[in-house]
Order: sequence, then C-alpha cells, then structure tokens
Amino acid sequence: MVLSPVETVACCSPLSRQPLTKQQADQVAPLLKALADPVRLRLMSLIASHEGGEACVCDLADPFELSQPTISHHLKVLHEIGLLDREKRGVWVYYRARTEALTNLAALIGTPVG
Amino acid sequence: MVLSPVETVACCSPLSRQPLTKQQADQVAPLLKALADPVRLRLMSLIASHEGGEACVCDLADPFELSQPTISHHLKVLHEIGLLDREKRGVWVYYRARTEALTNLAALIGTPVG
DNA sequence: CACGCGTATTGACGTCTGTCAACATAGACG
DNA sequence: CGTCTATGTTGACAGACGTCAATACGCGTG
Repeated sequence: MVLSPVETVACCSPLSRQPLTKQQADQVAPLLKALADPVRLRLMSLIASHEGGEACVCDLADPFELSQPTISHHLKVLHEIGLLDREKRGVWVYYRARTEALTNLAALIGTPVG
Repeated sequence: MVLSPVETVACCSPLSRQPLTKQQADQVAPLLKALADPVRLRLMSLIASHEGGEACVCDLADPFELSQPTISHHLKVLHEIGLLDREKRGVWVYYRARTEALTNLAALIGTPVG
C-alpha cells in the first residue's frame, strides 16, 4: 500500500529513535520541503493561528508584498501536500490547517520533550 | 541582536499559536530547508539514532548510493545550519546531532500534544 | 619525508523552484 | 445575461539545488 506524505509521517519513529528508510525519507521530505519556504511558513502560521483555524485567501494576501498568483501558488503547494484543507464558500475560499499533520511531523522531528 | 536559525527557532511560538513574523520565517525556513531533503533526513536520523548520538562519516556513506563528495556536501549543509556538530578525531570526522535544535524545531511546528 | 587513506572543496551540469504578467474561471448581483 | 470580484492557471525567466568527476587537504604510518 502506498501512503501519502501526511500518512507516512504518522507512522515513522522519531529521527533520534531509528534510522528512516529510504522510502520513508522520500515520502517525508516533500512535506518538509513544502514548509521550508518563508512565505509558506507564514501562511501556515497565519492560517493555523487564525480564528477557527481557518482563513480566507483575502485575509492572507495582505501581509505579503507578493502578487496574488504567487500566494495562490504557495497555498496550492501546501494544499496538495496535505497540510491545508480547502473549502469554497460562495466567492471566497477558506483554507484550514491540518494540525494533526503538523503534530505528526513535529513528533517525527523531535522526540517529545520529557 | 541577530540570532542564528537554531537560536531563532527556540524563541518562536508554535505555528498554531501566533503568526510568524517575516523575520522569524526568514530565519526558520533555512532550517527546514536543510532537513527537507531525503538524503539529509536519513543522515540526520542515522546520526541521531546512532550509538552515542554521533557517527563517523565512514559509517554514513555506506547506506547511500551516492558519491562521497555528495555525502560530504549534505553533511556540510546540516553542519552549517547548526543541526550537526562536527568533531575531528585523528583521521576520522564525527558528526553529532544537536537534539535541542530538533526539539525546538518540533515545538515550533506542532504544539506539543496534550 | 613520502605515501595512503579519510574527508572536503571546486567546477560543471541538468533540474527544480519562486516569482510575475497575462489570462482564465466561477459565482454573485444587478 | 453581462459585469464585477475573488481566486486559480499558464508560460516564462532567473536563481537555487543535488549530483558527480577531479582535485585538494590533513593526518597517521612506515
């Protein structure tokens, strides 16, 4: 069975516990890559910390000095990798952070502090 | 005062708590970028999970079907960003995972599970 | 000192990525 | 139905990135 990146990341032991297999690393790396951009990091934090854990694109474009298509592109990257859920309501599109994915990713990177 | 990426990441609230500033995102993103490569992910997990939390380069090159300079390049990336400490002992070089950096990064990405 | 071995650096190459301008799509509303 | 507004898609381009072959460096050992 083939797992998506967000599914894979939930299955792996923490980095410090056991070496990742090539397959696991190949799956997880794109998740990190999606987060490894200043704009996408801010987008994730804007959405995740927004009221209700979701935000409209109209709320997201303002803080950046970037064109609207560029923001749209970054949101697509985060959505396609599974870090954001997307929902259209009338004219507006709302993105919601998949916090379990973030939590699982965090658990993979750092063993929970004792 | 200017903080290094590993220092910055220790200071930020989790993504879900508060939006990252542009400055914070610009500092933290390179850390994630360093991890966002399958080879470097495996290197980190190999080193972090290795006996004593450290490993010699000679232990690290074998599992990969890559040239020695390529491995050396990836280790340099992880070292320069502050995720690996480097120590030369005689002919061999040992890399040690900076687990606090990983832990802090994990805390930034995912709010600790309750 | 010269050689050998482990590791790092350099230079080159193809590929991927972030960005924008221009255009497309799709609902809402008159 | 046409227009307006919100969002997504396409195509293009410069810069970054992963990889390797060739070469350099540094330290034990004979």
